[in-house]
Amino acid sequence: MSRTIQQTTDDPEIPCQQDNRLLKAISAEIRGRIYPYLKLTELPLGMVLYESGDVMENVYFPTNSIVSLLYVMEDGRSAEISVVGNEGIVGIALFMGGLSTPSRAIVQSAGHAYRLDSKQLKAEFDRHGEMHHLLLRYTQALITQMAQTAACNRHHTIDQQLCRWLLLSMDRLKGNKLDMTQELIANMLGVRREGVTEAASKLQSAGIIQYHRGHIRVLDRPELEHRCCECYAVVKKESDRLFEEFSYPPRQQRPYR
Amino acid sequence: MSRTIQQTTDDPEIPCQQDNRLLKAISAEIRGRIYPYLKLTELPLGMVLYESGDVMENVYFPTNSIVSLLYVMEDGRSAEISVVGNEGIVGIALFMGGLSTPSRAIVQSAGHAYRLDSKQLKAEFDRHGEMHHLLLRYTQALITQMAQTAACNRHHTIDQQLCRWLLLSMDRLKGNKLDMTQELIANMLGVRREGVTEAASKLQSAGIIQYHRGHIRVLDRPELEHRCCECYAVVKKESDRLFEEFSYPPRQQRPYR
DNA sequence: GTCTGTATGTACGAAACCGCACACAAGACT
DNA sequence: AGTCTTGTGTGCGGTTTCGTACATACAGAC
Repeated sequence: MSRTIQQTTDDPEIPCQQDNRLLKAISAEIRGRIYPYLKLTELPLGMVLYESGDVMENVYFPTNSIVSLLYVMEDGRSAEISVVGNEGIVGIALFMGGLSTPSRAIVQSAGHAYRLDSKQLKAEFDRHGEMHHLLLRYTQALITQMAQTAACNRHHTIDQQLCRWLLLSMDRLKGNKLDMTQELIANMLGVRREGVTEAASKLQSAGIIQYHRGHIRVLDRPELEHRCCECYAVVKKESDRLFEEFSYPPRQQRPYR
Repeated sequence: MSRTIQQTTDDPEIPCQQDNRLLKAISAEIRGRIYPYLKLTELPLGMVLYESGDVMENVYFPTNSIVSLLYVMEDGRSAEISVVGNEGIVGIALFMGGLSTPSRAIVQSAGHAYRLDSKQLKAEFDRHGEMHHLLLRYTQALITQMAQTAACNRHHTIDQQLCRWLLLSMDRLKGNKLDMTQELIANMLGVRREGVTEAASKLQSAGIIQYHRGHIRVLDRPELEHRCCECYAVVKKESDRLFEEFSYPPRQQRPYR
């Protein structure tokens, strides 16, 4: 489950810390303090990192995995609040002071993440330095994603939401493949499995995606973006804005406005 | 619009700082620093405190007013992300580091709020003392509300959501009256006005509420809670948990678990 | 090859909600 | 008093999604 950490690795399948964009963004000084405590951890599909109400003992920096923050209602129906991949951290409630969240964190796409003891993260956060700023800034981006999800749930069709969901997932993985059944996607979107089947069929027959028993491949990403609602672009822009600010070394000129 | 501030007031219509629960929760030391900069401000119905993307020059601590954080989509359709009343602050993006949010803050129920210059709040936040902790903790509660709203949008009927919305609003006002047209409620919930008319008619004919051209009165609150989905209770519990922690003087025993 | 569980496809009536159109009534304005 | 604006009530056809039931097809186990 855990291995000794490595700054870099020759095996492209084994991620290094810098594959997480938050870990990559911090300065050398903080890296020196944090990196020794990072434990590379395998996250199998469906693994629950936190259950609703759990006290968090670790936080996770995904590298090539994706974690969904899922809200589960009393009657068992669920809705995805946000997605966390290599651009983020799972466990923000830790430093926000609540200790626990009323949502479940579940591995949506298997891979690896760097695990960090809550105390270590809290200690670094409480130094009120760069990490503090970075984490708050990330939380802000996460809030944007949640707000957009709420609005998207209200106003957009399953077809559009599936496109959004696929794009958000693809952004967090390398390559154009994703292992995910329609049943699980339906849980994330909070809709029936049949609804996803229908939406995915349309995309497949239009040649935009290709799927087969839990394996999805995106063939025509531009068209996927075209069929998507605005929600994807807003979330992505906010996420990019975060890392623009934290790029090292600081750029003199920003390539995009 | 602004008046000289008063620690207390004899006129029950003019709120004092302590009518905002965040301002009430902070210690005497911080009060000394903050209170002189607070400006009592009138918030008329429909006033926009921030437009999407605005840089925030002030933050607001509502007393007897309610502010909605509303997400407005490209096509003009909208959805309420969260509500802020005397339990909170409008403008969290300021200290979260994003400077702006992609949502609109609009006065949903007219009243007063204490306005504070962004620089002053940021300065106090950056002392990393009690205010810092309190604001982050509040943000966590707000995140919970947003997550719950997202899930509620997905799974619950207009009838249930109207109950939730009424309860959340009533909690933030004294009395059992609310001035609000069905049209505006529809904007908040992101549904048609007719849908609200129908849901409100049911409540009225059941004797739970009484309304008349923009004036709503809650007659049977227990029944309102009974018809509501779980979402209200979750949000309220999280909000209460925040102030339990910050009650002064600290209690030896907590009356509720 | 057969079996079995899992993933996906299809169908159909019901419910919720939408968009629209219009009626009506209470205040506000002149 | 008459007119206009605003807030609410109602009806109807259309769309989306739901709930449910069942069929099909693939993959791995034996």
